[in-house]
Amino acid sequence: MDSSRRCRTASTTTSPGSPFKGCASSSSATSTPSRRRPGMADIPYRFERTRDCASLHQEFDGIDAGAETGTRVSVAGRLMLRRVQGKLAFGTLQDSSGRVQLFAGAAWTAEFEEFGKLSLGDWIGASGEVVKTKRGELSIKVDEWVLLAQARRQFPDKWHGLADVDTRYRQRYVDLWVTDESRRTLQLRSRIISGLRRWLEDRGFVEVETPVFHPLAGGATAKPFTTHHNALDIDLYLRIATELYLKRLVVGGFEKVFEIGRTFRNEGLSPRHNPEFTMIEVYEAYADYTDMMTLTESVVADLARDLLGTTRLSYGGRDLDLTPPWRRATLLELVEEHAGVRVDIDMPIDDLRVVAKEHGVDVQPEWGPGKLVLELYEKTTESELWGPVFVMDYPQEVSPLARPHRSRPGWVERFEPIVAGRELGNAFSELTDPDIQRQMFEAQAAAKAAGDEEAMAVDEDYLRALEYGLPPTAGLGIGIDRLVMLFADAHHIRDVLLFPTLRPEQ
RNA sequence: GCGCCUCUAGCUCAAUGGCAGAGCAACGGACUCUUAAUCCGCAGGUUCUGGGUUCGAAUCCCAGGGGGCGCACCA
Repeated sequence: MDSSRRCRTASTTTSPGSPFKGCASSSSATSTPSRRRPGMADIPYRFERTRDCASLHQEFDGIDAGAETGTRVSVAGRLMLRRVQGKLAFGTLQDSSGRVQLFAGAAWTAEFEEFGKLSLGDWIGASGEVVKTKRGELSIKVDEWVLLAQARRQFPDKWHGLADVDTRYRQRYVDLWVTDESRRTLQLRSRIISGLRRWLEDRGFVEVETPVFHPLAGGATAKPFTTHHNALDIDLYLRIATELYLKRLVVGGFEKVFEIGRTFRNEGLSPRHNPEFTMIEVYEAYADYTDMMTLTESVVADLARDLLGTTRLSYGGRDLDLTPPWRRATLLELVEEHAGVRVDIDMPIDDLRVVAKEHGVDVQPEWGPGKLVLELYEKTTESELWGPVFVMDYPQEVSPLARPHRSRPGWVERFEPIVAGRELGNAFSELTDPDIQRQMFEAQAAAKAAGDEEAMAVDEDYLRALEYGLPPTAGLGIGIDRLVMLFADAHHIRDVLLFPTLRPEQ
């Protein structure tokens, strides 16, 4: 970088109580003020800003062009644009709330020369009167200002911004400044999570934090990450779900409980998958899966109304109406609709195999009827669904933690909400019977022994908890990242993650 | 993992086998109401890396690396 960047700190004429109190002087005796490069010693330790950009627009956008308000404010942020014009200079300051124009002039701005030499990306604090220029742009008529951080690296092209998505993900700290969409999406993510939390707390749900390190990776079928604890000399798994600990808490008397947490699965990356992702799991005692359907459609619709102002969205150019109630249909009904075949798990398994094969399923000999039906659904139906729709009732064979259906033997009370063509989550009436749970775990353990890396192990402590008594309970898991994608009309999970998982540089 | 595409200045992009260029940013200068300000000037390169073909390679070939998209596994 150049060595001629000049000192641009505010003058020593600041009055007590001004935001510039404590700022170093640019005119110290030992240096040539106009050529001295600002060192960190010149950077103040604090800057008292009185307003953000958005609040200024909110209050003053109505004033006339050329008006002066007599109101003096202090703002801070990054200089994103700069237009120097002899004895006048205009700058565009951006903070987390928006942008406002800075209006400097040799006649009224301290260190005017240096102001005009600021680089794009420099952080500054500035004070002055709120005015509107002759051309009608709301501005701060800057009398004092101070450099808060120098952008030693050049900011991207002010018009084109960052086009290389890899750079955008790797250098999110730059992307967030120059790509409005990134900033909007990631701010929306924060509001979604905060909104979810508030929605549940308003209804008596209690947020908890359960361990990330699990001695057994349970609660879902997925490949875990493994790590090692030295002092205990044991291998631990990063959690693939929070489910089993949350249900232990229901046993412990947390009747309405939820956790918003990072979850880890050692699987491939794709537009919809990141190895670490965020799930919310919700458990409610005395409730069943129909209650969870109502909860799901309510919370999603309420959030959409609050954050987007409507429940009628557009995703990828296609309409999506989240207004409750959402359609509820069984998995078999939907398979019949989309594949045109009527199947069930009690039909002769050879017939089922034939039907599955006819629809392009790569049938494995060890699959039971439940797995065959599920594969048939995934192959023929799931991708055709747009939703929102609750796909209800799954085969027990593929649902080891769900409670058997109250009237359909071999099935469980489980649903997946499909929204915009993708699974948003998974929910069931929870399996409360420790004997059935043990059988389900043992079947899983057998599959694991046979080489299925994603199968579960027998969790004796969880069984012990069930033996103390789990009341009727409904549980729900929602992929937060996918919910954000939906609301933000984002089509890659990386667009809703601040720092997505990437291969390390070099 | 497999297939296809891609990588050139800080950023956005040209140059399609024949002297590596433009705009923006940076740097020097002009300019008292700009809005991606404008104008003049100046500087900026291991063309991802390594090999090969060729009189000559950013360009063609091979290998490797980064990235994108699709398929497969999955939330």
